[in-house]
Amino acid sequence: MTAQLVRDLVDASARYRHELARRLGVNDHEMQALEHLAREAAGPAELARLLEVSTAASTGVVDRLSAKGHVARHPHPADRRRTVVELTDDGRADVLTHLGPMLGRLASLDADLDDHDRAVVHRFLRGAVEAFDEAGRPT
Amino acid sequence: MTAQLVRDLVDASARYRHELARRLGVNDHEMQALEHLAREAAGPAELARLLEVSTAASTGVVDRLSAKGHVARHPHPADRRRTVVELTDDGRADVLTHLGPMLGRLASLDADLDDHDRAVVHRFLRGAVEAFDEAGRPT
DNA sequence: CCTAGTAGTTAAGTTGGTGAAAGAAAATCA
DNA sequence: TGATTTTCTTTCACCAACTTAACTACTAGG
Repeated sequence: MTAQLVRDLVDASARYRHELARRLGVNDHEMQALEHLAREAAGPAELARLLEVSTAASTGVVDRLSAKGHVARHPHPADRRRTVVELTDDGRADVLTHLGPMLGRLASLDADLDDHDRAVVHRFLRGAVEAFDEAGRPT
Repeated sequence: MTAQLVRDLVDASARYRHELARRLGVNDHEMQALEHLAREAAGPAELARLLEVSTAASTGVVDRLSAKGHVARHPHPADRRRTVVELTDDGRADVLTHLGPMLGRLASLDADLDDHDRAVVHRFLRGAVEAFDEAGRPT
């Protein structure tokens, strides 16, 4: 039961990402990158690890997002090998506009919890992340 | 905070699926299909909706899983347009072997909850699914 | 300081996706 | 009932986006 709900959540989030990607005119990987970049800038290598694709593929992701004006490449201040990929102002506005309704709903769900229940939910979510990570740990 | 944990869970599940797919020698879509078929049989059209790809693509998914011996096509008993795709015995054994450790961890997480806390977690998960679905509802 | 490792890109080749078209069966409806 | 529309599956031609390998540039750790 609980496991099924976790599965449902994962499926729902995938459908949601796909729909958002469609609205923004990007593909699923590009959308996932945009979601991450809305929280913090990252280089192609870091995006590659996040998306679980090669760095060659993530270079392509950044190329396409950049061509569409959603992101821009900047030099890394301290490491001259690196490139910092950041949302442009337009890109940030687009992403936050589309992400907002979902974040709002999650926030109101969170606001309905009292302190005890919030702790229970957090503990569960952290445990579930650990369950996936441990079970998926390369043997 | 809570929203970030939900995001973390979604990311962890994607990493997990990718790792399992690697172990079974299939790609992510094929793995997702196998996970679904472990719960219930489905036709190519249903799998296409689940994976959010065209039915042409899901025909390919079934072709490849079938060629590897993980699934088999059967005629639908009541609808002669349809094909029922089912795990083979070997396929089921493979999938359950690999899925087991994660399900076990989730089950023990669930077992640690008392009735009140379990209800809280279930309500939260259902709410989160609804948040994604509502926010992603085609306008 | 030199070796090993990391970041990013390009190139060539492969995988797996799409859209369109088609055939067959089921569902809807006048 | 018969006509029309919808659904299910598959095939085909095409192409988007991935992979691996190679290479440059730079950093970090004995």
